Amino acid sequence: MHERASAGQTEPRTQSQTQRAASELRRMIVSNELPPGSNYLETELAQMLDMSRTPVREATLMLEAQGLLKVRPRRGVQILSISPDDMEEIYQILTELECLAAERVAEMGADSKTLEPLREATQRMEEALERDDREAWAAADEDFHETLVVLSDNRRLKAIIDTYNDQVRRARALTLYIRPVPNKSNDDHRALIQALEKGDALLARKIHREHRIAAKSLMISLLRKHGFHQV
Amino acid sequence: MHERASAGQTEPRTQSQTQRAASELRRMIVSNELPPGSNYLETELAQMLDMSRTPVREATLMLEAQGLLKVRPRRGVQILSISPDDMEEIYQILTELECLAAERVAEMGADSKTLEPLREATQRMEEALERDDREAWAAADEDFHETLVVLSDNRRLKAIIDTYNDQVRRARALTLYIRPVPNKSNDDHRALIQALEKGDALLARKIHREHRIAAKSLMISLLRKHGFHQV
DNA sequence: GTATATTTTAATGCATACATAAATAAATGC
DNA sequence: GCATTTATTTATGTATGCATTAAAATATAC
Repeated sequence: MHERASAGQTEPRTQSQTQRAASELRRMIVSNELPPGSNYLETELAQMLDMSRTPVREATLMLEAQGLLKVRPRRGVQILSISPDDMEEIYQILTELECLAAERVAEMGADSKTLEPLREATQRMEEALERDDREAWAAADEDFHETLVVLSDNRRLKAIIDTYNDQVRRARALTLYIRPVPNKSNDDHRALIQALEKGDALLARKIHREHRIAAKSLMISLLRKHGFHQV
Repeated sequence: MHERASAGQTEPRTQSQTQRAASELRRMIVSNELPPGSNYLETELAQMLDMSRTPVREATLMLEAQGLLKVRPRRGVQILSISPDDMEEIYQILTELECLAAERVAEMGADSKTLEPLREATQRMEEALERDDREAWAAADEDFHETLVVLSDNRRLKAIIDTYNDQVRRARALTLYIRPVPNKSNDDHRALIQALEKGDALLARKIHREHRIAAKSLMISLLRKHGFHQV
């Protein structure tokens, strides 16, 4: 997830309107409440959020920097949609950066206890699959990937990956129920954990790379097959 | 470089104060005019740029998203400094992403003409080295790396790499004259071009990875050796 | 002299006002 | 009826005002 709030040390205990606007708008965008392609005037958003235009403007500038929307001179802000080509771009980047994370975790010789959250997430994925609960599976899968990146101990890496995950969240939600049962993913995760335990950085990278490339191909072919040209 | 200005299609022909503030501040930060660690009140920056606080505020939020400064509740904005550990984080990311770029260029089977700008930049690097002109060498080197990323045809990849290059630009300028003569870099570039021509993605990745890892090690050891704990 | 409480100062966060210019509508010419 | 010009509307970009509250300064207690 995106937790811009708890980054530093001297946080103002009461979050500013700008922060609230940013997190509310982000939530509404990734949850499809503000659908891709739709347009909003600053005044409209200000009314929706019950604040003045100033913090709304500031928030939209931040979200524009994160690639979620585009501020267009006199036409309001437009919620950006994602095409299969965009997905390709984003998944290339995510693949690469998560592989870096996997490599780093293996290299730093994480002990068995450190890797426990990964095992736990994988366990939840398996249980969710048995119940045929795809939402729970997706949540656990996301936890796994997030934990992997957190363990790699590179704040900037985490920030980039969070940003781009936000951009593809809608598309993932869309394919969740039309994709085949993700048995392979769970196996991949187990294999990765083993490689991490052995400290085999090359193997970890290889396993995760294949895992992510498969996910990318599946996602893009699903979007194409179902005619989702813009999500 | 960072050319946020000419991104889209419907640009307002006269750039806004906010844009001007953002590009001016970015320039002043990467050129060390606003040195790392220094603090400025919104009012001061507004006076420096001869505009009101509003566009300055908006610009600082954008630059904060790009990791160049930190807006601190009542203490003004602080120009962020980079420690060797930060350099490690950033170079890890840049290494990974530039290797992706190299791989992609090789995969897409770029013809000899497409690769010409790379050859041209390498040529300029060599000529600069013979004249012992380090500034020119660095500029050509940067062109090479930028061209590689542009050729990979992934806008988001370009944007991330630009952002993080901005963060390390000061540090690179600082080590330019204390580093050994960069003969090896030129050879690496020639070797990479060959791999790209052959369409050998794995080799391109390998060569560029080693090139970047060497650059990282050199940079960090130079910073440490010369006691630059914060740049 | 140090620590705590109180007062003062001032920087920010936000709302609002307004000029500018884009977009739309109306008017005019043909 | 269509094209071009003019007038009108309106969303934004920017400046400004003000309340809030953190920080600094001062005063008080010990």
